[in-house]
Amino acid sequence: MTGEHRHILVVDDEPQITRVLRTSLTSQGYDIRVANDGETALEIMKDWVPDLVITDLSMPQMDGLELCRRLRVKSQVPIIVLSVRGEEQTKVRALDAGADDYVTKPFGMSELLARVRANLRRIPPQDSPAGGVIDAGDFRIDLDAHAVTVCAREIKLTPKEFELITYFARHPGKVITHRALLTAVWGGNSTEQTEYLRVFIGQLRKKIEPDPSSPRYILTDPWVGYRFEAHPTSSQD
Amino acid sequence: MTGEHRHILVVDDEPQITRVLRTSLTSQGYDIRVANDGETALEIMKDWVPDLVITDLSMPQMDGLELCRRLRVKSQVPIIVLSVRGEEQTKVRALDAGADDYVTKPFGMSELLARVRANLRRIPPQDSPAGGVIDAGDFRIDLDAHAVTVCAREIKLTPKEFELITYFARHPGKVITHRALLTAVWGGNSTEQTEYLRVFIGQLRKKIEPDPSSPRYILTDPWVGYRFEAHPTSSQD
DNA sequence: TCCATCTTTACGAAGATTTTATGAATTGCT
DNA sequence: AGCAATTCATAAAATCTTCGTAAAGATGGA
Repeated sequence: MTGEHRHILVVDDEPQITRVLRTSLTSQGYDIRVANDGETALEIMKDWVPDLVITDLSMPQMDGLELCRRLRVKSQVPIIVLSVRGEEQTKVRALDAGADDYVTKPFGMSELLARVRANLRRIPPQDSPAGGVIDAGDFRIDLDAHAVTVCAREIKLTPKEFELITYFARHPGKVITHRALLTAVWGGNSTEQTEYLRVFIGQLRKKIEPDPSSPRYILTDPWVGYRFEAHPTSSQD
Repeated sequence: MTGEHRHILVVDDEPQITRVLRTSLTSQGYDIRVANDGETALEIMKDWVPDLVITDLSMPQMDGLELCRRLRVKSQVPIIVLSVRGEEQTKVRALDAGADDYVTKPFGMSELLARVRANLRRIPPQDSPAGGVIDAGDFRIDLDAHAVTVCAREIKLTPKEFELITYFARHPGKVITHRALLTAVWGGNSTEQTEYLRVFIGQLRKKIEPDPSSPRYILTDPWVGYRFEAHPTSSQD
């Protein structure tokens, strides 16, 4: 069904661990890369996007905690933290730093593999093959060039505005809840910050609406969310 | 001050556990419901869609494993399994049955809370695990779009009105007690405020009834509650 | 440093919920 | 039947939320 194998980045400075992880994960059909510390991990991820990250907690250069935080700024990739440290407070800190799971060493390999499966299972519904062009009514969004045109007029958008309009354009005509938008654009920690939405929707409207005070494209569904109408000039689907 | 609180369903047959979970989770601002077995859990979820499920593994009626499988058929709601059983094979089975996390009893409460946060963080942007459309006689309720039509005429409803009509439409033809309605729409703390019902039923009738003074859809059952008749066009059940 | 962007805060208008008041209808009692 | 007590329906006032907007602070990169 998939053809492509899932990519897993293993971050650990102990060769024993990385060796056995590489073997086991590879035998399960995953594509593995190994980094010895957080710095290297981030470096690798610049041109190799993993579907899941398994990281140790204590490492030279950049530890697992810091790696989690850095990753969460930009990415929602699932993170499993591996560590010898079993104290509750350590676990809590890792989980709150952005980790999705915490496994204490020594661990059983079949449990780890099951947790890997569980975490991969809920990876976002194919939202970001990271390429191509979305055509929706008056809108054309070039995901590679980060360029948006409305009725063939080029619009200059900031990154967040771009993510917002992209999410809208992928779900035209549907009511999108505040929470869904916040989760999609700001990540799962900001699901209550509806002020962001008010501000950014306002700015977006100023840029794309002919008359921002009576919107044509981004409609408000009071108490629920927003709805994007692409207003197809001639056709409909 | 924050809008909606997250809903968590706790499924366990040991009162000690459910009691402490209810206390801790409630104090963190979550909305809690408790079921003593899998059957009851599924029953509750017909009317009350949780954002996360915490379940024991061994229970009467339906165990946690079976509950995971049943849930995964329709829903992506995050599931955390709690169990005294620490064998690796048991964990693997639970995780592969659809659980997202597995915590061994006894557990530290702050770790559990952190895992709850981590799992909630990941809820897929596409809300509405139990979304879809309810069709009942003259009524059609689109749970995703939050849209209601009566005889193909679109009706604009406020959130509370919408929840009310949704609950009605899920239980057509049945007498629904005041308490059931209040619990479903206003939550478990407002089971005495029957004034809310009078006001909101009145408003609903004004919006959906051809002649609000002699209701056709929302009927009053004096001293008991209300009954919703969808006015089946041809059949009856 | 400057600049673009993101995050916070504040406030008024529109709209929703909660509370209160009043009258009609129903029941139980004498 | 007449009368209190209770419940239901309705309207309207009081209270609270949300939305849109502007603008001030914070952040980070060239």
